[in-house]
Amino acid sequence: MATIKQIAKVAAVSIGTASNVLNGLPSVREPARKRVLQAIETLGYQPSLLGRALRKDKTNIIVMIVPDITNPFFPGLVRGAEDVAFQNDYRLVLCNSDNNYLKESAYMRQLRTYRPSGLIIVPADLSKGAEEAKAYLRSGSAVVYMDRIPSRWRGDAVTSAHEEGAYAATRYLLNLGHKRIATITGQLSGTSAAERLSGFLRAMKEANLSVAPEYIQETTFTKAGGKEKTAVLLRLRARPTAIFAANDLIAFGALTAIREEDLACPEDVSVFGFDNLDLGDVTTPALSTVDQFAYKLGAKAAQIVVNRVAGDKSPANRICIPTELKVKDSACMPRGKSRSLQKHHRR
Amino acid sequence: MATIKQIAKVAAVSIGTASNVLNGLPSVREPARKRVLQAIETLGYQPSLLGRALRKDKTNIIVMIVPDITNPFFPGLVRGAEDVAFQNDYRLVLCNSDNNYLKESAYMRQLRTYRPSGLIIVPADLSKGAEEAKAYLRSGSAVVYMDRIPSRWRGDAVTSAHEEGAYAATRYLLNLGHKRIATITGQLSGTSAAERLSGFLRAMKEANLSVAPEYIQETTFTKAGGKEKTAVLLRLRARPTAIFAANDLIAFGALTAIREEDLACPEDVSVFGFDNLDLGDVTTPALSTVDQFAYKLGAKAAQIVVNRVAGDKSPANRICIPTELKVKDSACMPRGKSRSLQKHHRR
DNA sequence: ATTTTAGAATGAATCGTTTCATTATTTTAA
DNA sequence: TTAAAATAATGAAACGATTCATTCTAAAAT
Repeated sequence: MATIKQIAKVAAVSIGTASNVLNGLPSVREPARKRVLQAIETLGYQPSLLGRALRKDKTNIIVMIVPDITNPFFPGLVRGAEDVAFQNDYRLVLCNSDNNYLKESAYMRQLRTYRPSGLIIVPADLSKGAEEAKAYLRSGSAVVYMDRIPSRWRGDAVTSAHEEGAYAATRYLLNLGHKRIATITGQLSGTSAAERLSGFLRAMKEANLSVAPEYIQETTFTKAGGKEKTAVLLRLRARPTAIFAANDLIAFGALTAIREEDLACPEDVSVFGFDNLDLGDVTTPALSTVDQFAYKLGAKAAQIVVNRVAGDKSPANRICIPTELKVKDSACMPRGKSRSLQKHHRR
Repeated sequence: MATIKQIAKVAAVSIGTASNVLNGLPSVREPARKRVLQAIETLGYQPSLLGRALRKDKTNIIVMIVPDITNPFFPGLVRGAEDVAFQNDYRLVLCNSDNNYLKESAYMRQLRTYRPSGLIIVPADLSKGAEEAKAYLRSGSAVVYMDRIPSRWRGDAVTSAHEEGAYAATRYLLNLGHKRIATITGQLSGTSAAERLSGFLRAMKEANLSVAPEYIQETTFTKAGGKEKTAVLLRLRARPTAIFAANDLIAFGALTAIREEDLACPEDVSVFGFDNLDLGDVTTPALSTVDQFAYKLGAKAAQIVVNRVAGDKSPANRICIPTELKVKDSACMPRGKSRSLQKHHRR
C-alpha cells in the first residue's frame, strides 16, 4: 500500500509538505499541491489510519457496546449511531456485552488502547460505578451512556422518556375503563425497567387504584419471560383485564400465553407494549405500544460524540427523547364495560 | 496510559525484554519475567493495539459489512461472528452498506488502512467484481463472502442452502396437495433470491406443474414488498392457494395482505417463509418457514478468518450450511382437498 | 539594488510496539 | 581453569503518519 513517503517522492516534495496537503493546510503553494494531489491520484493512496492514530493519539473509531444485537430493540440504536458516525467519518466497533459486566469490562479495557474518539454504551450493570468509562474520559474519548444510566454517572447520556411513556400507556388503559391492570417489568435493577414501572404506578395512583403485589411481575426483557409471567397472571383468582408489558418482546410472550390459555386478546385481556418494534404489527392483534424511537436515540448519542470531538465543552447533555403512543389493536375496553356495546356492534 | 517503556523502566529491564515477556517468548529468565509481570500488574498496563498494529502491519479487527442491521436476518449473522471473534480476541467493526455499492466501497477502502485481520462481507452488488476484496487479500487480510457470492469470487464463502431449502419448502406445500403455488422472490440480482427461486421451480417441475409468469413476483426482501405483491397475487383470476415467500419479512407482509383482503391464512391461502426469524412465531398463524441458522453462518465465517490468520493455507472454503424446515401453522391443505375433512374435524 | 519580512518547504523527532543484529552472560565441554 | 557453545538481554531500527523548529525562497520595503 502506498505511503506518504512514496507520495512525497513522486511529487518531489518533502514528507511534511505532503502531509500538509493531505490535511488541507494553507501553507502549500499551488504547483506543489497539484503535484501531491496528482501523486495521490495515481498511486491510489489512502492515508494509514494506524500511522495517523499513533501520532495523534486518537482514531476515528467509536466503540459501541450493547447487551445483545439480536434483541430487536438494539439494531435500531446501532443503526442510528452508525449512520451519524459514517456521515462524520467515524467508524463503529460493535460489542455485545450479554449484560455481562466482565465481558463489557474486557472489551472496554482493551479497546481503549485503540484511542477511540468515543464510547457509546448501554451498560450491563448499573450497580457498578463507571470507572472504566471515566478512564475513557481521562484519555480524551467522549462517553455517552444510552438507554440506562448508572446512578453515579454525571456525564452525557441519552435515554427515552421511560417514565412518561409508561404513564401514558397506563393512562390509555385506564381511560378505556380498565381497573385491574397488571404489569410485567424487565429486571428492575435497570433504570429503564424501573422507570417504566414507576410511570405505571404513578398513573395507577393518580386513578386511585391500588396495585396488588402479584400484579407486578418482574422478569427479563424477553418473549419467554413475558410468556411465563403472563401465564402466572392469567391464573390469578382476580385475573387482570389488561397487562402493561415493559417491552414488546414481553408483550409478544403475553400474546402467546393468552392464546395458549384459550383466551382472546384484546377481548379477554388487553395488552400494551413498549418499543414499537418494526414487527409489532404482524401479530394478531397488532400490538399497541409505546414508540421510543430507537434510531433517533442512537443517532443522538453519536451526534454528541461528534460534537465533543469537535470541541464542544458544554456541560453534560442529559437528553430524554419523548415517546409516542402507537395505538393499534391489542387493547380495548374491558368486558364489563363493553359487552353490550360489542354484541351490538357484532351483529 | 502506561507504555511498555515505563514497564521496562520499573522492571529494570530493556524494552525488548519486556516485549518478550508480553509475547510469551521463552528467552527470558525467571527473575526478569517476574519483575515485568509485577510491573504490568501494578501499572495496570494494557499493550497499545495501535503501536502493535503499526509495527506488525496487522490489527485484531475484523471488518464486517452487512446491508442493514435493522433487517432482522442480520443480527443473528453478526452475533455469531462476534462471538467467535471475541473468543479469539478479535474485534468487529460493523458497517451497513444499505445495499449501496458506493457506501460499501468507501468503507472497504478506508478500513483497509487499519490492516484488519479479516473482512466478512454480505456484498451489496454481485455484478461488481470483488476488486476491493482482492486488495484485502493482497494486503494479508482473510476475506469471507457470506450469504451471497459474486460469481467471480473464488475465495472463502459461507452460505446457506438456499436452493435446497426452497425446494424442501415447496415440496412440503406440494405434498399438502397444493397445485396453484405462487412465489414472491427477493431481488433476483442477488444469488440468495435467485437460488431460492430455482429451488422452488425445481420442485414445481418435478411435480409436473407449470408456473404461470404472474405467479412469480419479484420484490425486495421487506414486509412492504411482501404485502404489495401478495395483494397482486390475491387479485389474480386464478388465485394461488399457497405462497412461498422468499423470506420471513415478505411472508409477514403476505399475512398482513391476506388479512386485509378478508381472507384467512392458512385456510384460504397457505404461506411459507424463509429465515426462521425469532419473531416468526408471534404471528397468527405462526409462520411455517425454513431455518437458515444465521448465527451458525456468522460463526462459521468468523472461524474461517481465525483459521486463515492462524496460517490455514488450504484451498478456498465453500461452505453451505444445510437448512431445516420449521413447520408451524401457516400452511395447510388447500380448500378443495380438505373441506370435508376439516368440517368433520371441526364439529 | 539591498535589506527586511512573510510565507513555503524541509527534515528530524515522536507516538508504542516488535524485531533482529549485537553484546553480555551463563552453561557446558575440554 | 579456560575455551567454546548456548542462552539472555540489549538497543536501535522500523512501521506511517503529524508536528514543529529550522532553513530556504520570494515578495515587500527601503
